[in-house]
Amino acid sequence: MSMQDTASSGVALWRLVADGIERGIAEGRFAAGEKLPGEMEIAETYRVNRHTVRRALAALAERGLVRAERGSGTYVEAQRIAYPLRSRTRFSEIVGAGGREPGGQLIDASEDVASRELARELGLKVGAPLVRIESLRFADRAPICVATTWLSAARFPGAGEVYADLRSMTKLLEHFGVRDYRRASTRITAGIVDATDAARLDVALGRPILVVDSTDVDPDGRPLVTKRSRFAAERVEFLVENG
Amino acid sequence: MSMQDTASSGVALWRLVADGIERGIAEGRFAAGEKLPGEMEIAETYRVNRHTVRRALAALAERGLVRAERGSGTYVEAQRIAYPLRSRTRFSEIVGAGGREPGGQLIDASEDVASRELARELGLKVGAPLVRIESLRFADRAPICVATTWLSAARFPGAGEVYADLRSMTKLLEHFGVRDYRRASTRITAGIVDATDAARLDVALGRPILVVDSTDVDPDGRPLVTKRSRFAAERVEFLVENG
DNA sequence: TCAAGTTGTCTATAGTAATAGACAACTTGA
DNA sequence: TCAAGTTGTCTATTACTATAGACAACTTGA
Repeated sequence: MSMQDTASSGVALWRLVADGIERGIAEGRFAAGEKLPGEMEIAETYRVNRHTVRRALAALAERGLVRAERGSGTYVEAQRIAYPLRSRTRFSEIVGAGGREPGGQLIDASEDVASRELARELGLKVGAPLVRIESLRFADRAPICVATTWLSAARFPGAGEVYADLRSMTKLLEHFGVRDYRRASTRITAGIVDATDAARLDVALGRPILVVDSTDVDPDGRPLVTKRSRFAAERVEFLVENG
Repeated sequence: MSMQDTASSGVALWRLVADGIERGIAEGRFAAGEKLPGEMEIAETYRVNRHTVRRALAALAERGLVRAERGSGTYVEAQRIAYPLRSRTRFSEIVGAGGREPGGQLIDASEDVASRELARELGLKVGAPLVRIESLRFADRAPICVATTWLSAARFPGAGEVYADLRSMTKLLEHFGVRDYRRASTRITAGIVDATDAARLDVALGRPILVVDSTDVDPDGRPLVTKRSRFAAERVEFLVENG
């Protein structure tokens, strides 16, 4: 493993070391409460200067993943929520089941128009008026997911205000006469958080996120709502349940 | 969106611009064959110097995601494979179904010992001898997935040689008398590629990957094999099938 | 108590990144 | 054909990153 490849990647060495250490934590090599190897040892492992390691550890400490104790060492903190992938996933149940306090916040409700992709998902024409709802979800006050939801403005007039009032997508759909719906598609990929989401999720720029695109349909298969969720990968892992 | 936050993230500005452009491509804002906005326009959008944009585009061009034409503009190339999440996912079917040519390669088979995490997954003691198999999967000769598979060396003696011969996990398990098995768990998260995997997957350092941890068990629920797969997020998206 | 090990802080240098400006070389459409 | 727009290349300056060295301040265990 050579650390000299970074010139072509646009990622600072200290950042790569920080990511590597975090990976070690994520992979269970270092459990919560355990001590990391010393700075000199890490420097040797990654073939970098000790100061570079210090810079990396400072970044991790700032994010609360580790805690340095002068003279003693650097200790690990942090844990991830297991988030099951189901047709209908109740956020509060899942987070609550892990002994954490779920929370939510409406960021913004606004008008939008259907891009080609959204038009396709919602079975509308490009340019059709949409309602766009931005929301944020917490576990123990730590943000874990930002979601952008789109509905047809024609089918769901004033949906933004309704959602602001009801604070639930299921209830919003009920308000408009939808009694039953199901998840038609879910697509998962990974990306790098953008600056807006980084601020909302309280993660550093450059961090990985899980991106989930989903569309819900009525019993006849007609699209109702499409959503793009961005999960902080350092706080959430998805569970595929087999049955 | 402020680009001046990067001092604390260890990611070069040009890199953030490159990631942002790639995100636009991934989100369908720019389809294959379409022209991106010009360098000056992108510079204004991201509030950076035009040279920074040029550096970002150069990186994307080097990876084959875009192609610059002097005097004309910069054009988009690339596409992602939809990879369905099933209990038993046949790689060659999936890749082949997308009209791509599947391929595979055994990187290495070696001996390992069970870490705490692996011991837990395989129902073994920490330190138990394991067989470790590293493999790489291609679509149209582009690497899309690196997988590390672990089996009990006691249960599956010489499994590395057997796999090198048979080139199939199903056949390897049959060789050892396993006629039926199922996926007990699958966990998905996202991460940043490490240098070894970056080289294997032919992606730049700092890029996002989808990380899939899975364990297969026999009909009685006893663990047979556990695997960690790393997918290049720029080439693969997961599909959750409902039904 | 003291040596060894560990983190914390300071100074200094060389290389890369970001910005700025300018001009060349090309494409596109009127 | 020519103007406008676009990418390509060059020079220059400032700020950040990576490394190096050194010493301070603390912890830990013999």
